[in-house]
Amino acid sequence: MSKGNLSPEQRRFIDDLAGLLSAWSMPGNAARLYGYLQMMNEPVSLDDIARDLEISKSNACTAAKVLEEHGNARRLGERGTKRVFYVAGDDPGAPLRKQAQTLGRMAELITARKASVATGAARERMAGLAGFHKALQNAMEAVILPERRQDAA
Amino acid sequence: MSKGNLSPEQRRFIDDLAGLLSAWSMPGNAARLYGYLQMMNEPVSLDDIARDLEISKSNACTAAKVLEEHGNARRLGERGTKRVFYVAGDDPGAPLRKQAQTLGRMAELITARKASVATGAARERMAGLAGFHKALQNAMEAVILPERRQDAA
DNA sequence: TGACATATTCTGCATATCCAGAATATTGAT
DNA sequence: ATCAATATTCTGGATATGCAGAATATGTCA
Repeated sequence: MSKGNLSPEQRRFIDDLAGLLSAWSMPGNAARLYGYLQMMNEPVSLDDIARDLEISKSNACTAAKVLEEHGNARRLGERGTKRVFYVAGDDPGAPLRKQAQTLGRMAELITARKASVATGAARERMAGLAGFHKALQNAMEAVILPERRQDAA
Repeated sequence: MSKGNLSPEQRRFIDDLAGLLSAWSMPGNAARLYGYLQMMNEPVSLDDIARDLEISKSNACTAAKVLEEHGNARRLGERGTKRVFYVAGDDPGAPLRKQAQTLGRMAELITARKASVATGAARERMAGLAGFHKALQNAMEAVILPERRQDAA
């Protein structure tokens, strides 16, 4: 049953997880593929994806590329065959690195220019805002960067 | 110059910050209003916004509502006048509460159902994933919830 | 080289989003 | 009650996104 059609529970799980992932505005097909990969024990081909998720193969390809791009999935190049396989990414923090980096850039931007665009209380508010962004970046990176799995609290 | 037209530096800052905010897929007008509010020392009216940001008043209204909805801006109701004023929100973490909450829900969803949708290594990967989400939620909330400004690191 | 399997790109379409300006509603003053 | 000022909602259009299926490209084996 690892590769055949999915069970109702599996389908429900995939859809529910995709619903939550939409909060990150991840496309529907990519979100469902994300949940699918998480529950698979072996690498899956585009045909597996298309069949189990009931989407066209071209969209399976596109969704897989999206996840690969974001670091949510890894592609296994094959020798001796053209078939590509995908597995869940081993570093769940990878997709968030860019966001953390953006936080840092916002902090820098605000810090660097606050004196030339604001005065008085606004300038102080902006200093606080930059500090907040920096603190959030640091907090996220403490969880994201290590690359080792974390234990739940 | 607190209310008149903006200086070139201010315009540039607003646009640069809005560019970064697009990473959170915030609409352009709302993102620019966000930067505008941060640099203002006094509450601004919709007319101020429309004039300084060079957008229609209806969109100024919409953008303000978006920010208010997300907790990025606060509206000041007036007595004796119909005019509404907006100021930058005093809690920069407010917009991220929902995301942190979603992280928690993902952790719960995965924990609750992993046993019914996956076996073996996949089940363990999902346990690790849930732990990661929970850890990230905790890290974010440590910065977000306190409501006091943070100092930069 | 030829035939086949597979991945990828292309095209069209349906949908959602965002914006501007017009139209409408709501509030305060006279 | 009426008017003036303001906020809000309503239309339309332009743009972007995501999807399916067809068409194309690429690699593998005989």
